[in-house]
Amino acid sequence: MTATPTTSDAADAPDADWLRLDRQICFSLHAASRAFNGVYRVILKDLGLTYPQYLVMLVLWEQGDLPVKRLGEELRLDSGTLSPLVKRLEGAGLVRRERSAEDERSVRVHLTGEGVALRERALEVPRRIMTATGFALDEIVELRARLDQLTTALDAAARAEARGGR
Amino acid sequence: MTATPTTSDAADAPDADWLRLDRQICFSLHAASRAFNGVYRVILKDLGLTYPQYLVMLVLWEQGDLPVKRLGEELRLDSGTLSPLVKRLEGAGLVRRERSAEDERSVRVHLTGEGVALRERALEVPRRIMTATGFALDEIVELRARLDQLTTALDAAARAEARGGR
DNA sequence: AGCCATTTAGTTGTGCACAACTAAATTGTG
DNA sequence: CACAATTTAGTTGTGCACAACTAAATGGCT
Repeated sequence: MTATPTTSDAADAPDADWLRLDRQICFSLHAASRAFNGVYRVILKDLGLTYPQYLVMLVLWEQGDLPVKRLGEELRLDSGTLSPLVKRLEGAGLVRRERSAEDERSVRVHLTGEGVALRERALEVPRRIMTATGFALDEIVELRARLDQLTTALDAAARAEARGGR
Repeated sequence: MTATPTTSDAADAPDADWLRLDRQICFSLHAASRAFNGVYRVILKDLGLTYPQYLVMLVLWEQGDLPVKRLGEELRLDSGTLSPLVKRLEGAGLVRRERSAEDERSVRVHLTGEGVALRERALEVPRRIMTATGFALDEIVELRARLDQLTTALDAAARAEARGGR
C-alpha cells in the first residue's frame, strides 16, 4: 500500500512487501482456524467433546460404523492422531473398538447406545455455529467452496514440493 | 441438497441436514488450515522453522524487538504457547531473551545477527506459497478479508457464548 | 509351501494451542 | 507507607497434528 522506491509493478513488488503480505495471509488463515476452534470448544463443552472428536462423531453418525482407516480418509488424519483420539472416545463410552474378524489388521469403530444418543444433543450445534459466524448460509457455502479449492491446490503443491523440492 | 420430507423451507431444514452441512463446513476450514500448514512445513524446513515460529520471526523482522506480551497480541497467542516457542528460537540462536531493566516483569525478545540474517533466506518464501495456492493475488486478498471478517465474528461470539452460555 | 511387499493400527517423540495455575514485579488506594 | 489488585512470564497438564517407526496380518509370487 505504501509507495515503494524499488519498483512500481504490483506483480513484482519488493521482497520486503511480499514478506509483510505473507504475514497477513498466513496469519489470517491461522487465526480463523483457531477462532473457529474456540467457538466449537465453548459450544461442544456441553457435550464433553473436543472439535476433532466432534468431527469423528459426525462421520460416524452420518456413515455408521467404520474402520479406523476409513475414518482417517474421511478426516484426512493418520493413525497417530486417530488412535489416541478414538481411545478417548471409547473411554468416554461413546464408541467401542473391535478387531475385524475377516481382517485382523482392521479395527472397526462402533457407536455405543450412548454415542448414538449424543446425536440428539448435537443437533443444535450447527445453528449455534452459524449464528456465531454472522454469515448467511450462501456465504458459508461459498467460503467452503473456496477453502476446498485452496486445500486441493495446497495438498498437490505440498506433494510437489516434497518431491521436486525448491 | 436431497429432497427432505420434513420441511421444504431451506432456512429451516431438518436438523439431520444441518448436521451434515456442519460437517462439511467445519471440516473444510480445519482441512484448509492443516493443508496450508503442510505447505509451509515443507517450504520452511530449509530455514529450520515451523509455521508458528515463522510467524514470530515475521513479526520481529517487521517490527523489531518486542516484549513477549506484544508478540502475543500480534499473533493472538498466550504465554503458554509463546514461552516455549521463543525458547526454542533462542536455542536455535535466532533470538535472545532479555528482562527489561525498567520493568522486571517484561521479557524483550531481540533478534540476533543470525536471526536478522535469516530474513534474507526467507524472502523467497511468500512467492513459493503464492504459487502453491494456485490463487491470484487479488483472490488471496479477498479470501484474507473474508477470513478476518469471520475471525472477528467468531471471537465476539466465543466471548458471548462463554459469558451468557446457551 | 516359503518368502516378500503391502496394508493396517499402534507407539514414540516433537511441537503447537490453550486452560488453569504460580511467581514476581508493579500500580493504585487508603 | 502498607496492602490489595493488576500485570507479565512462566509452568503444568491435556489434547491435537504429524513424522518416523514397529508389529502383526494379509496377499501375491515363485
